[in-house]
Amino acid sequence: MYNLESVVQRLEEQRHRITPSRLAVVTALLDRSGHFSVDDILSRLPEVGRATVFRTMKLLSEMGVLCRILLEDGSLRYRVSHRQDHHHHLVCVSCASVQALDTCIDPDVLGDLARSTGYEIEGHWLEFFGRCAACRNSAA
Amino acid sequence: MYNLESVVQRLEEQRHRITPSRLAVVTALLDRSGHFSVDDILSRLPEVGRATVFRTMKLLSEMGVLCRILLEDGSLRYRVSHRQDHHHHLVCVSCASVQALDTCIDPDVLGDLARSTGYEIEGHWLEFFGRCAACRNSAA
DNA sequence: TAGATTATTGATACCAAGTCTCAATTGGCG
DNA sequence: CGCCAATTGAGACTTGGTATCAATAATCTA
Repeated sequence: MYNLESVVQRLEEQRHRITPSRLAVVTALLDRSGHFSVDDILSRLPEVGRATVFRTMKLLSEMGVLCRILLEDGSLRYRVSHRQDHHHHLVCVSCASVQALDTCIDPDVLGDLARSTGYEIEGHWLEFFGRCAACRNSAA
Repeated sequence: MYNLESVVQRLEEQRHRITPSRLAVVTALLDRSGHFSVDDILSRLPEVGRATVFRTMKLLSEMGVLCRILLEDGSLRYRVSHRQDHHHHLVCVSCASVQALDTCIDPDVLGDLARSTGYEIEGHWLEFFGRCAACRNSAA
């Protein structure tokens, strides 16, 4: 989806500076499949400061290069975005595989909810958990 | 929904001991409307140890007396359950009001997802955010 | 009703995730 | 090249939560 050049280009377009730390973080991210924590990246980049890794991953999340993945226990992980539009994920509880999904809340359902509760609905979290085909086979 | 006696009864049924600390925590919880953090409770109960408040709230969550509420930023809050079965929430982003909802994922959608991804789907998070009628009026 | 047993407590240390501060550095523009 | 605002990184701090462990106390049973 993304490669180093395309991320650098997006950073430049948004007038962010290209620094060795940022390049190191982006390179480390692009190398990963599935989801990961900030600490996963941190431990691979001992030469980059802790705050900088957090700041860079926050920046990339805001730019849409990274998505946040919610786990069952409520903890957050990150992943390189596979699509730019609004979407949700199906996460394997056994390995860290993630599927990006088309599935979303039906707009009619949102309308009904707004009507019946009097709330103006602004957003939602929707994440699915399961066991991917590979993990089901290896466990059996 | 719950009162002190009914929670005590459930604790006894499950062979958990009734202690002054647990009574204090349950009393503090029942007094709250909307969602709250463990720390909200902690600061109201300086006489109860930090670990005990966490342990008690975890126990009550497992017993279904408390639900976990997920906020937009991914942080977790708690709330006294208004219903025992599987359900989701609509949370006001302005005040801490929470609505328990009937809305859930259509089983057909889950079936389609399982089929198209090869995952065995085990669970999901679904939480809605919005602005309640009262907050919309007062802001306007 | 007194023990004995076992769960519970709470002080405290620890961990994980993330933010804030601030002086030192440096990317990129002119 | 040189300026200067953006960025860095060390480290302190915050929040949410768990682990340890000796001391305590709720309940069971005789």
